[in-house]
This record gives sequence, C-alpha cells and structure tokens, in this order.
Amino acid sequence: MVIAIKEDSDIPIYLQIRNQIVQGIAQGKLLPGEHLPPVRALAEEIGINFMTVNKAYQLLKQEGYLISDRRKGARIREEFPLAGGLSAETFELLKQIVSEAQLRGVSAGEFCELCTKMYEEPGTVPRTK
Amino acid sequence: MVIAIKEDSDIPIYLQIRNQIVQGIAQGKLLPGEHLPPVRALAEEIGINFMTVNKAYQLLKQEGYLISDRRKGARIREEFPLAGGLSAETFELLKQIVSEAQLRGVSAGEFCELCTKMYEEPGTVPRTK
DNA sequence: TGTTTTGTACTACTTATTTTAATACAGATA
DNA sequence: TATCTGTATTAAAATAAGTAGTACAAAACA
Repeated sequence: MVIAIKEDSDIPIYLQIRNQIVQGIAQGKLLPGEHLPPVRALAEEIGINFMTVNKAYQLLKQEGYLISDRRKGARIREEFPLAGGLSAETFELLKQIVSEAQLRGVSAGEFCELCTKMYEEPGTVPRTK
Repeated sequence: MVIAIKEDSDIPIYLQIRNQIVQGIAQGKLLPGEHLPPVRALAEEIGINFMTVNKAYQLLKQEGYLISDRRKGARIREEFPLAGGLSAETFELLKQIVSEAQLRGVSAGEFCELCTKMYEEPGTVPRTK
C-alpha cells in the first residue's frame, strides 16, 4: 500500500501515516498478517526520519492494530479485539461532528446515508451531497 | 448554559468552551439570539483568563455561530448559513471515525443508529451499545 | 562468526501551541 | 461621567508536539 503524505497538511506526518494505515485495513487494502515496510524503508520512501515512522507504528501497536515483529518488520494484527463500540475519545469526537453537521443543515438521514457509503464504498464517497 | 471544563483533558480550554457551545446550539440549549455571558464573567466563573474565553468566542464568531454585540455581550447568530454539507476537514475526520468503528466491529447499521440518536436525543446517548 | 536487518530506547533540537497577562481603546448604556 | 461591553496589541511564560540522531539488543542468515 502506498502512503501519500501531504507536506502542506496541518496533520502531522506520523498521524497521516497512522490514519492511512487504519483506513487501509478497514478498506481491505491491508490484510491481517500482512507485513508493513520496515520503519527505515518507509521513511526513506517518504523522505523523512525513520523515527517519525516509528512513532506511527508505536501508536498503531498501542491501539491494537499492529504487532511488533523484530524479524520481518511490523505486521497487521491477525485477530482484532473488536472492542464492540467506539472509544470514549472517538465517541466525543463523533458527537461534535454530529452537532456541526446538524447546524450546517445536514439531516440525520443524509448523514447516515453518507456514513453508510463510507462503510460500503470507501474512497469513492463524494463530499458534496 | 453551564460550561464544564475538564482540567485534565488534553483538549485546550478554549476548544472545550467552543465545542460545548456548538453542541449547546445543536441541542437547543442555546437558542438563536440568546446572549452568552460576557468574556470576563465566564472567565471568572471558570477561573481562567478572559482572553482564553475571548479566543473561544473569536473562533465561534469566525465559524459563523456567534455575532458580536458590544452592548450586551456576544449573541448566538439568528440565521445560520446552512452550509449544506460538511467541511472538508470534518469530512476527513468522519472517514477516519468510520474506519475505526468498522475495525472495532461496529456495523454500518449500528453506527447509523448511534448517529441518529445523537441527532434526536442528544445528551442521553450511551456509549456502549 | 561476522554481518545485516529488525524494532526500540534515549536524547536532543526545534517549532508550535496554549495560556496568561497587562494595557488600551471604542462603542453603548445608565 | 462612570461603567459595561468586545477587541486589539503585545508580551511572556510554560507546555506540548514534531522531527531527528545515535546507540543498542534481538533475530536472521551467509
């Protein structure tokens, strides 16, 4: 999977990496058990320090998406915890997003339709209704 | 409306204020045209510097939620722009949340149900399904 | 054995952010 | 006039965040 970094984004590089990997797993681009590139290789590919990639991997590992493998690099976890709900942080974030959507005139139905499309056809969801 | 600041939160104070006001508007706790407390009064109530409150008000004003009223303090805007869609930033954030929900075993149906409840009965939505 | 590759711990540097502070000012109000 | 509003300005301090450099241990392999 290709990691594309936006240099001018206000999202830090290590988070861009982390987010793209999470989305990659959710979208099936990264399969359970699959090896990620070594921190140094990915860093060189992107053109950054390998500790920045390491920070992303550390975060993913801490969140349960990755397991460390000193032999062949980091691996996507085989069995996900399936926490059965959102984390407290994500839950609060979602409440905030719903409030803002509501105030911008997005109906509950439209919002759900948008989310459903994100579930089903990730990558092809247009932003404007 | 009462603004409750979590001192140990990793979200900065001015953002906590801003977020709670946005949610307050969405939930009908703050009505269009309603006056917010003066920056100095709210600051003293919370126990912070009034410029921190001012920063929150500035942000809300910039986002179109508030209008300045030099006579009796800031006021909730009467007519919202109804931007007709999410901002690009919020859209990306939502994509991220959907991915994470998906990986945690939350189905599209469950996710939509949760969002719908957030729309309809804000404040009473439990985090655990 | 030696070499290479892996992740990681530790440290450091730089930059950005957040919060507080002290004033000052202009418009509105009583 | 006196007092209330928001706001502009500037500064300072503290904290946090991001990125990077070096060194090291475990594993793999020729």
